[in-house]
Amino acid sequence: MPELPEVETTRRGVAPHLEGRRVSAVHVRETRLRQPVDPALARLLEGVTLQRVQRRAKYLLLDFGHGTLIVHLGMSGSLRVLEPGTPVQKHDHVDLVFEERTVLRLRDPRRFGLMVWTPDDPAQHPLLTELGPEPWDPAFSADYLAELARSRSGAVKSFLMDGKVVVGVGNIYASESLHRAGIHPARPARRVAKARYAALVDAVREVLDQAISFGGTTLRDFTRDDGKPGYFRNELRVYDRAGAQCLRCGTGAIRQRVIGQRMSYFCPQCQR
DNA sequence: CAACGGACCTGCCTGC
DNA sequence: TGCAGGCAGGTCCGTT
Repeated sequence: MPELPEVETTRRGVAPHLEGRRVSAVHVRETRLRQPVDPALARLLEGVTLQRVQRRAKYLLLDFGHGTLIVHLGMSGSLRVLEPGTPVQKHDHVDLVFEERTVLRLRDPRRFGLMVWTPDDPAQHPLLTELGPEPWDPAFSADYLAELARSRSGAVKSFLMDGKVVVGVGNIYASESLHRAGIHPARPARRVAKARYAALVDAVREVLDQAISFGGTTLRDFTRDDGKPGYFRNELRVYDRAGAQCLRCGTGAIRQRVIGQRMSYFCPQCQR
């Protein structure tokens, strides 16, 4: 489900309900996520006030002052803000109850997500230390990409989706960004000229900004914290549009092809 | 190092 | 209607 825009949408949705509120109870129903959930999470959190909800890459960071709860939504995870007493459904793995009146509920059918505690600076946690810059970080630049790409013979789409290169660009937004920049997704990263990397940097930021402003993309089951879908799906220009006319050049038909084990969408006319 | 295949899970859709 | 097969928005690990 979530790439960066969906995670950021979730963050903005839940933060106002939770920041400055004290945890009154924690319910862990299922510990078997990508990394085990600490069954004794309650001991760490009960009575403690959540200071801030932040985001790094696709991780949500719940800062409790004496430590941070690191949350990842994997492919199918979601966080919802609910009233206490809302019936628990299948795959509702963890509840954080705030002041007996707000429930933050983690649901994750495929269990590729995680929820782990760290008492230290989360930036130093092994999950986060290898991550590349945020897309809006000035360090994410044409110079940076061109330099890194010198040793990369693989497809530029896989390069762009590599979290060590830049964070937050998943399968949907990689296709969308490359389309806007006019770069063929299968082109070897080292064969992309610096000027075209400049266009790609702009395209990535533009696509992510727009997607966030639309509340993310709902393909099948992504819902925001309030249960509403994200509306960026209507703005997608290539993803899941195989056979349709290209909205950029008007002449090509969108094609689909597996690149780096992931389905990819592009216009063979205007992406080279 | 980088590239690649596979693994981890469940649900949903398609086609027979 | 039932069932097998394929596919899904993400990472991580082992091998080459």
